Amino acid sequence: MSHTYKYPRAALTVDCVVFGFDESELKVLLIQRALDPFKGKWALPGGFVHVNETLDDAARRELTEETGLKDVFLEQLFTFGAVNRDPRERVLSVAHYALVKQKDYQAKAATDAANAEWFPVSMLPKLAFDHADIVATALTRLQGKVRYQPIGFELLPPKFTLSELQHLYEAILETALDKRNFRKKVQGFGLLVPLDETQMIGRHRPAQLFRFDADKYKKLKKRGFNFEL
Amino acid sequence: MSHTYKYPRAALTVDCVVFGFDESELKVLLIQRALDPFKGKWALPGGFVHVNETLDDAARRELTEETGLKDVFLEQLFTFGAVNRDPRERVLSVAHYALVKQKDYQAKAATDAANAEWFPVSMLPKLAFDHADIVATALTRLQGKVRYQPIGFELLPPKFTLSELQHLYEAILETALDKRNFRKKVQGFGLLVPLDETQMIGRHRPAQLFRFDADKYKKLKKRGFNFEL
DNA sequence: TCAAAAGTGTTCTTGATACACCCATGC
DNA sequence: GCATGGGTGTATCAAGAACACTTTTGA
Repeated sequence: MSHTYKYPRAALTVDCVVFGFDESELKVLLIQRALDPFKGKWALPGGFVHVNETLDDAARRELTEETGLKDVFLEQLFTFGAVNRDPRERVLSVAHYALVKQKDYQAKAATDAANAEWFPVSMLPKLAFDHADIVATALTRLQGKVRYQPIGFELLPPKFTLSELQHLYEAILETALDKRNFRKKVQGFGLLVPLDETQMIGRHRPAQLFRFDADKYKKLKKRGFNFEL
Repeated sequence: MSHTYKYPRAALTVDCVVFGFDESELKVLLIQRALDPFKGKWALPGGFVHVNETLDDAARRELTEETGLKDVFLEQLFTFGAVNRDPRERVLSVAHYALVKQKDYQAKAATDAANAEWFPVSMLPKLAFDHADIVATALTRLQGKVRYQPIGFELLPPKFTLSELQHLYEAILETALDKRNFRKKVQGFGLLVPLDETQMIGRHRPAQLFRFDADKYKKLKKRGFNFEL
């Protein structure tokens, strides 16, 4: 079965910049293309949008198919529409970015995503299409958004230490932060709940674990509260 | 001539939320639809993207065709892809927003845009499709962006008074601002150049005219300067 | 002389920055 | 006992908020 239109139409894809954080490095999940064009090259997970699914649905479906990821934080980023961005024909890409907890991902990785791999943002390989532009745009967006929205927690496990949180912000913003000032500020929001557990790794004092109180944040946000790092 | 594809394809449009400012009110430019669906209803200027033009080009072309506007500040906003947003078939809209100096527009309005009209953002008529959502998204973006980028000047004539600038910010942000603090702050950036002219309207003291020094801003921005209101 | 908007400084409060030492643990 | 990261408080400085009166013009 085929489909005929009066005027030529662009093809429509979604692509996802998946960010992860591990051991004080911000990473991006890439897949190795199995088909031409750019066969063998690294690229963002993504693919064609079905005519009866939303952009968000398409992005999530492609993520699951290509990387095994489900139920992640996902947001639309920008639509890339340069005329020759795909050598075959006119193809638009509605780019998204996702934030995932790397540990959640480990389990799925083994089964679903044989050819997916994490790369540090500072050491990306050459990417297919205009995907390098897309990653750059996503990084800029992440750097901007992490300062006034508590989305960083999407990159951390549910229980985390203040040092982990600080290292995350330092990795994203590419700056060093003062330990005491950082702790004062993030604890000042009253959104970090200390748990009855500590994390004991390495031969030094164990660290207090916290969780982010998402419910409390939602309530505060409704009353005009502004998270600002 | 017709075009055939293996899988069905969504149609692709651009729509523009054109903001203007006049007499202390923020306005949006709407056109009255000449054709079904939603014939006679007010809607955003916009239309189908040609297969060989960029999204930006398409948005500018449609703006010129439907409203006579040219050379305006224009930025991509968000891509709206709900499956049933157009009753005819699947149609995506890559929404943009534009900022125009209303006086620039007056001249063209007479000739080109018989059925275009400005509406205060607070008193919009019912809009076609999901255009009300698009306007709401654009307004939120404008409110966010105006605080850390000097885009407000795009809505003012080249020569303006500090009161006009303040009223603009008050209209966009929907808050009252303190006159002395506002002046102190905007003049503190050193980006407003006082002119040898004053504006004399009404029976009261004439106001100093300023222009925005865009060149200086560009240079400062490169050195990491941050405009922040 | 009155109405109407333009213009102008200081005080107070708040948040940002800078900075150094003791603590708990494993080896 | 020593190396390692965890944890804590204060003093200074800069920016934001609050606030009222004089000036210039046209009618």
